[in-house]
Amino acid sequence: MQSMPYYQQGYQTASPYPAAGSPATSVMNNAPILGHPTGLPPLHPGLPEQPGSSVVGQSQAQKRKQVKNACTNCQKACKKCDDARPCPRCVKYGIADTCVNSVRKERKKGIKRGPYKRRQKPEEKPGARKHEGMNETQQQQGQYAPAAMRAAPLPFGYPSNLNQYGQPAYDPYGQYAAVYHKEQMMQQSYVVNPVYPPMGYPMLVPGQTDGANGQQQQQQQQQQQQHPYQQQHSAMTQQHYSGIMHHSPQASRPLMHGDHFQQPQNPSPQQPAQLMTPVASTSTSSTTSTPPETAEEEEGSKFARLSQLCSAALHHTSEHARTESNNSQQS
DNA sequence: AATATCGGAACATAAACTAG
DNA sequence: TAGTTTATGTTCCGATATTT
Repeated sequence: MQSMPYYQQGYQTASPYPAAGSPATSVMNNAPILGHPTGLPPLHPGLPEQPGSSVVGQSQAQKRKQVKNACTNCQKACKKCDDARPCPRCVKYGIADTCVNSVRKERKKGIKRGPYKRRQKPEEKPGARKHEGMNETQQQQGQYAPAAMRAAPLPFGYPSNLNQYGQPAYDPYGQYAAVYHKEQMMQQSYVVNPVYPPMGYPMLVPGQTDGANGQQQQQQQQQQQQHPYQQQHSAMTQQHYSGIMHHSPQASRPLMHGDHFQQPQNPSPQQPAQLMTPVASTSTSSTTSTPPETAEEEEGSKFARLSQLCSAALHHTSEHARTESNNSQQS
């Protein structure tokens, strides 16, 4: 099913660049601009301040406004586009004839999320949660949010493609596309472990369930498969991106960000597709995806898993180096 | 100097979830 | 069912590379 650009309904042709001071429409628009989490300054310093925004904060830069649908040329170039067609950039470069709206992917449906956390009610005033000098993230990370809930729901031990409930989040690059149909949600038993090898990909064992047997297999496969880690990592990375190009059900979809990778499809014989086959996790910890009961337990189990992972990585790295030196001596 | 490339933060919003 | 929360997908900033 070819999805239609889902922004077209209600698509507004008004300029996406509001005049300085005009309120933007998003619910977030009155929220203060968050500094970059790493301390970088907020963006768009060149944009004028909102003249009437003194209440909200004079030092806040205006939010960056995006067009709802960039043209294919601007999208490919990662450059600013306009609602007009042809857009100014295409006109400037004389490619106005190819200035057409890109087609958007339809959002995944059926992703289960688990219960939402609700903020405490007592000091909550209607409408006071937002637009009151504290942006959403600050609120979530601040007084309202227990640390275990917000600050780092999935620290390093968790991959970006699992949500905090141990479910595989939708993989935007279609990594699972060959395995899971769009409407199929991965069942919990498929998720082996929230601890991952350094390549950061989830370890999936279709059909495998918990148990000592599974753990033994995990350990064996760990020994067999982790050894050529470096090659495997690069191979998986390459396949990860090549999957973008070749696993997509949309053969002629517009260029996406990942399309910058114009790598030839040249899988090495030493790096067959099996590498992408879900394998047992390197972790020896529990295979359950049930969230820990308490924050302390969660912390403790994370540390335990992390230390296991670190020692395993060190062990295999040193082993790998030994093997390499042996090989070089022999040759 | 102009243009192209591209990583990743910021943004927008659909969909899941919750409270009333 | 309206409002909230979250995850997903897109836009485009800004740094860097390449070309003219």
